[in-house]
Amino acid sequence: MARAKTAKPYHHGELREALVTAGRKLLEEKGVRGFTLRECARRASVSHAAPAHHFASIDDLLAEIATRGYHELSAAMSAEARRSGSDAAARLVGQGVGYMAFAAANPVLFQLMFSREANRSEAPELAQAAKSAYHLHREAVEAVIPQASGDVKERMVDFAWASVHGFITLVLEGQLGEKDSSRALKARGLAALSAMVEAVVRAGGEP
Amino acid sequence: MARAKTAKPYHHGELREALVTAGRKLLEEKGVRGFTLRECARRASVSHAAPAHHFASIDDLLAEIATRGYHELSAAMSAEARRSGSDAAARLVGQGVGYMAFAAANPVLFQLMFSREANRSEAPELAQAAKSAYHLHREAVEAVIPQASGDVKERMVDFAWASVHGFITLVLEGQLGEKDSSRALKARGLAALSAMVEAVVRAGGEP
DNA sequence: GGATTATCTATCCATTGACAAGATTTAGAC
DNA sequence: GTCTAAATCTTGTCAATGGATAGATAATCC
Repeated sequence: MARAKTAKPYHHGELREALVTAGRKLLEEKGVRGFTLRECARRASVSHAAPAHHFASIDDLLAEIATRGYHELSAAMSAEARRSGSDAAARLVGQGVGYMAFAAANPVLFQLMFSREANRSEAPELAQAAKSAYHLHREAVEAVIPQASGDVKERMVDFAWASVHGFITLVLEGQLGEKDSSRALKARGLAALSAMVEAVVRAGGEP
Repeated sequence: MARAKTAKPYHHGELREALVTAGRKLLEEKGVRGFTLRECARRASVSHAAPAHHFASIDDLLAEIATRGYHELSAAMSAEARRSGSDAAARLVGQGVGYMAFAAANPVLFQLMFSREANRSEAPELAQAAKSAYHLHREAVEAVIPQASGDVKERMVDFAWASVHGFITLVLEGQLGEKDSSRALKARGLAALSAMVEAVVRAGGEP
């Protein structure tokens, strides 16, 4: 039956996408505790029971949102690394910048991704997406110290990620430089990145 | 009126304490989203409306729990630093160990403390408690590089905290070494701490 | 075209946070 | 000691939530 596109059809057509989009916005607005399935449904102009056909539970929707967050995070890291040229150290810094920029642009989503709330559904795609971001980082670190031992590499992968993740996490929560301008914070972030890369280079150069 | 202590009195007597204790346990069991005021009341053997007299809202209770978490975190940091002797670098490592140990022992509480959920009530005591843990850390870092410039000190305070916080955060979320034994993870944590302190010392020694 | 399947709506239920009003206890004024 | 005011707790209620079920509607496959 042909129906005017302006009239609201019985079937939404892209409800899954609409729910993810609405949910993500709601998440940034209200936080994890303020996140409700029914509000997502409302924003998608659909009955409150409709989401059940696309997501088994509210945790499923959160997991899906987190999974896409990891994909975007990976993309942001790769893009910024590509912009940083071919020098391995510069690329590692660039990837860190991409990481922090994504987190700053999506603070609540970022916290969700790295919180126990996202993993309650134990979705395999979520774990996979997280792993793939991890491997991006791992390769970038190893490229800086290709001659180092496996042990040193592993420790530096830990260390480098911890530095980047820790810094932006603390900033997002307001623990670091709450009174600083965003410009000053960015400088502090770059300083932390430099200190990290320097430490990695030094540790790798002394086998 | 004298009443046998075994009989349940109309007044609880220490309901506030009981709610905080029950809430903290519930938090570790069910996570932030599974945390409910009514379940706290049930565990304190009290009617569902009783908590309202001690906490204006559920966020208030969460803020109180987070505040106490910061106090315990500070205590754990101080205690471990004291056990580490007088050498500034060793004390910084020790404080980091205390930090990580607290987080590992109270994973959900730790995530609550460092999440936007805790700060929604904007309780001044919460901010104060967080600040005081921050100052412990700041002093420990500055003691390692007393001769460094203010700028370098500040950057190293950022960097050191980011390393410690980032590492334990990633471990708690299962992103780092999920298949490792707790013993192996502890070793990796110590390695990250060593790398951090080494970087701080080096940065401070080259003014 | 007809039947099967996917998608959405309409109801229903137990649970939640918050509020209101009443019961009980404690603490303070005298 | 007594009497009152305040603090504490209970019961009852409300709108909102997540989840489940049954039925309506549309799309797809044959």
